[in-house]
Amino acid sequence: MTKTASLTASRRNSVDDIVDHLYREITSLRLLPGTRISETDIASQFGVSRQPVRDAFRRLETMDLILVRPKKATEVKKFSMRAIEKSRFVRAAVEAAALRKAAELCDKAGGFELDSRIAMQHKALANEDYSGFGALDYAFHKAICEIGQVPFAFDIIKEEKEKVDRLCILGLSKERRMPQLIQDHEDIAAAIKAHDAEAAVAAGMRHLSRLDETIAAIQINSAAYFTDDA
Amino acid sequence: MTKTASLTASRRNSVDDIVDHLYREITSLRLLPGTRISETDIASQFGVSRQPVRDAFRRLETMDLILVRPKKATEVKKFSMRAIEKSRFVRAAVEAAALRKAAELCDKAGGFELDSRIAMQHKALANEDYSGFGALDYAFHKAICEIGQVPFAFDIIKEEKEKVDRLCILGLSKERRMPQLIQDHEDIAAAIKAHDAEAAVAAGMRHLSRLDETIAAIQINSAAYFTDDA
DNA sequence: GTATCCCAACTTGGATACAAGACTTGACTT
DNA sequence: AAGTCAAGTCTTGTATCCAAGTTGGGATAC
Repeated sequence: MTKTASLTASRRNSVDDIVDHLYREITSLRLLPGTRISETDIASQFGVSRQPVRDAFRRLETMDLILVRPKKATEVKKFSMRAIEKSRFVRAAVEAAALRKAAELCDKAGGFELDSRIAMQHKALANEDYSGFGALDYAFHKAICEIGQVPFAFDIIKEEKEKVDRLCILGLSKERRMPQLIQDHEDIAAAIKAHDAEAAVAAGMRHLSRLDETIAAIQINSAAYFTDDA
Repeated sequence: MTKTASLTASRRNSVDDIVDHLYREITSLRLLPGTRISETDIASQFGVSRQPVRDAFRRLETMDLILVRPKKATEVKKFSMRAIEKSRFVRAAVEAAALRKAAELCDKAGGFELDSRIAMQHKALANEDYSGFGALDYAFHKAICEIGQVPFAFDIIKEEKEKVDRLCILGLSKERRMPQLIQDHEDIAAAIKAHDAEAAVAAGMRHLSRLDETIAAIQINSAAYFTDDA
C-alpha cells in the first residue's frame, strides 16, 4: 500500500484494519468492480459502528478503489482505460529511467544478482510454482532499481504494478506467459550487463508491451468491469 | 477565511469545500509545516460539526499533506527529502519520456505552439509579471505533452510540480531565475523542433536540475520545516 | 393484465454525546 | 527550592441519532 508504512505501524486501529481488509478484497478481485458495499454491512462484519467504516471509505475513495455515490450507494470502482494508460505511461517512463541507470552502473555483483534471480524464476517454472512467480517478478524489477541506485523508483513501479495486477487476475493464467516473461528478463539482464542502455530500455519496453495484449483481451472479455469513459 | 466561511457551506459538498480550503492554505504555505490544526477549530470556522472536517482530514491525510497523530494532534506535514527525491525522479522520468515523444512527433503547428508560449514568457518577463509566469511555465510543459500525444503525462508532471512548488515559495524570488528558465525553454523547444530527442532530454534535465539547487538552499535555510528522515 | 403512483426501506451525510489517550499545569512533598 | 505526581484540559476515536435523497415494490386504478 502506498502510505507511510513506518508511521502507520504505530497506528493500528480499527480503521486501518478495515482499510487493509477492503483493500485486499478489492485488489484480489474477491470484490468485483461494480459490487455494492454498504457502510452498515461492513460495520456489523467488524462489530463496530459506522464511523470507523466511514473513515475507511474516505481513504479508499482517495485511493480510487471505491466510488461513493451520496445517498445512493457505494460500489467498487470499475476499471478505467484512461487510468490504465496513465499508469502504464508512468511505469514505462520510470522503468526506462531505472534501466538506463542500471545499465550505466551495473557491476559484477549486480550482474550476479540479476542472474541469480532469473535462475530462481526458472526453478519456479520447473516446479510449476505459478503463484510464487509474482513475487520473483517484483524482486527482479526491484533489483534493477537497486543496481541503478534509484531505490524509490521501485516504490512507483510497485504502486503502478499493483493497480494493473488486479486487472490481470481476470486474464489468462500465468503459466503460458511465464517462459516469455523469463526470456524478457534474460534479455534485460544481458543488456544491463553489457552496459547497453538503449538495448535494456528496448527490452524493458517489449516486456511491458506484453501487458498491453493481456489488458486488451481482458477489456473485451470483461467489458462489464470497465467504465465507458475512454 | 471568515468571509467565505458561511457562504461556501451553502449547498455544495461541505467536505470538498474544507478540503479545497485547507489544500490551498497548506500548498500556499499560509499554513506552515508543523502547524497544528484541530478538527473542532476548523469545524467552528466553517460552521459545521466535526464530522465533515474528519472526512476532509482523511482525504488530506492520504494526500500526504497532514499528519494525524491519534489522541495528540493533527499537524501540517513537514517536507521530506526522501519524498522530494522520489517526486523529482518521477517527474524527470515522465518529462524525459514526454520530451522524446514530442521530439519524435513535433510538426509545424507544434513548433509554432512552443514558440508562441515562449514569446508570452518573454512578455511576462518584460512586464515584470512574476506571478503570472508560473501559469505560463505550466502551459509550456503541458504543450510538450500534447505535442508528444501523451496528455496524461502532464497530469503527473502537474502533480509532482505542485508538491515542489509549495516548497519553492520559501526560496528566492523567481525574478532572478526567470531569464534562465526561459532560456532553458528555448533550448528545449529548439531540440524538439530539430527532432533531436537526446538534446531535448538533456535540455529538459538541465532545466529540472535548477530546482535541485533551489531546494538544497531551502533545506539549509528552512531546516525547521523538514523532517529528519533522510 | 398492465401501467402508474405512492410509500416504505434502503443508502450516505451531518450533528451530538461520550470515551480514551497525551500533554500541561498546578500543588504537594522532599 | 526542586522534583514528582495527579488532576484538568486538550486532542482524536467511536457510537448513536436524525436528516435527506434514491430506489424498488406493492397497492390501486384503468
